[in-house]
Amino acid sequence: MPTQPAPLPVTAPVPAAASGPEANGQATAAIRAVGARATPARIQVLALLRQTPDALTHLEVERRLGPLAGDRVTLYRTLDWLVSAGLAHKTTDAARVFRYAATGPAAPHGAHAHFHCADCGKVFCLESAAPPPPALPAGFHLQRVAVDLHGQCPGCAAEPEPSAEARP
Amino acid sequence: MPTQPAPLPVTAPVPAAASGPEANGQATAAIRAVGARATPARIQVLALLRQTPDALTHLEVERRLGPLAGDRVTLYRTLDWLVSAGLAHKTTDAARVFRYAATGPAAPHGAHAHFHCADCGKVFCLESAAPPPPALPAGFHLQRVAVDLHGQCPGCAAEPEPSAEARP
DNA sequence: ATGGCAGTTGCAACCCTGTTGCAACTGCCA
DNA sequence: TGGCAGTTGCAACAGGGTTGCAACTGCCAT
Repeated sequence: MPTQPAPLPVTAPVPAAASGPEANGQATAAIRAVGARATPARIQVLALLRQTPDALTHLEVERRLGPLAGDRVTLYRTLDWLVSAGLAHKTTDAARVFRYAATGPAAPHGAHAHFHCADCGKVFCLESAAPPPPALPAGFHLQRVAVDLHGQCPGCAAEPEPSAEARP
Repeated sequence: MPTQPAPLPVTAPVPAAASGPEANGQATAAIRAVGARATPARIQVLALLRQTPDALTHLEVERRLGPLAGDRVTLYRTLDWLVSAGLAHKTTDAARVFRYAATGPAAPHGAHAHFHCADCGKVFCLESAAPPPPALPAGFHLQRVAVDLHGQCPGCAAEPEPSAEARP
C-alpha cells in the first residue's frame, strides 16, 4: 500500500493512478512480481481495475478497454488469472454476473464487505465492516463470511432519481 | 467448534407442516391473503418451500414437484411472484443460480443471514446473526444488509467427505 | 349455477454469461 | 537469438433465465 491519503474506507487502489503508462508500469511490475508473464491483456486489465473504485463485470472491462483486453474468452481467463494470482478478487453480483476488483497493491485482500448500489448497479469494496462473529447453530462449520450491503451509492443518492428503472 | 448445544436458529417454516393437504391448505390461505389467485402451481411451490429448511433452486423445485409445478417458465414466474408477494425470498447462489426460500408464515422475513454449504451446495436461512451496524462512508445510503456464511453444513461436516462431486 | 374477464399457464424461441478444446502465437529466459 | 511453456484467438457449446403470444382458468358479479 504505497499511499492512501483519503479517509474514505472505499478501496481506491493506487490513488491518483494515471490512466496512462504509469499505471501500466505499476501493473506490469505487479504481474511480474508474482512470477508471471506481463502480457498486454493482463497489464491493461489490471491497470483498469486499479483505476476503478468499483468492481467491474467482464462486460464493463471489455467496453472500457475495447480490443486492448483481447477477446472475450481471453478476458475471462485474464480476470480469473488475476484472481488466482491474488491481484484481484471476484464477487457474485445479484444479477448473477461476476464482478472483479483489484486487490490492494500489497494487501492480500482479506475479508471485507461489498456495497451494491440499487440504482446504478455498481459494486464498491469497503475496507471497513469487519466480519461479525456469527453465532452459528450446532454442526455448522464456518469458513468464510461475505457481507453485502445494498442501497444507494453517493452518486445516485445525490441525484433526484434520474432514471426510474432500478427498483428492488 | 464441533458442537454447540444451542437451539437451532435455522428457520423451520411451519414447524411440523404435513407434506400433504394440510400444508397445501395453509399455502392456499397465504396466497389468498395477499389477494391473489391460488393456482395449483403456486400452492404446490409455496407448500414445498415451506416444508424445506434450505433454499431451493428452480431445478430442485422442479424435480421435487414434477409436473405439479407447471412447466419451467411457469415455475420461474411462480417463484418470482412469490418473492414479489413477500411469501418467499430470493438469494443468489455462489454458482450464480437463484435460490428461493419461503418467508415465515407471518413474518415479513427481515434481514437475516444465509449459510452456503461448500460441499453439498445447500443454502440455509439463519434466523440469528443480526446484521452488524455497518459504518458506511459518507454518501452511502444503506437499505439492506445480506450476510452470507460459507462453510460446511451439519450433514456434510459429519461425514468424512463421502462423494467428491460437489465442488464449486 | 353461470358467464366473463383479468390473471395464469404452456410452448417455443431467444439472450446472456460463462466454459471448453485446440491450434497459432509470443514473452521471457538461457 | 532461439526455443518452449505459457497465452491468445476462434469456434462451438452449456446452462440459467427471459420474452412473446395464444390458450386456458380461478374468481367475482350476476
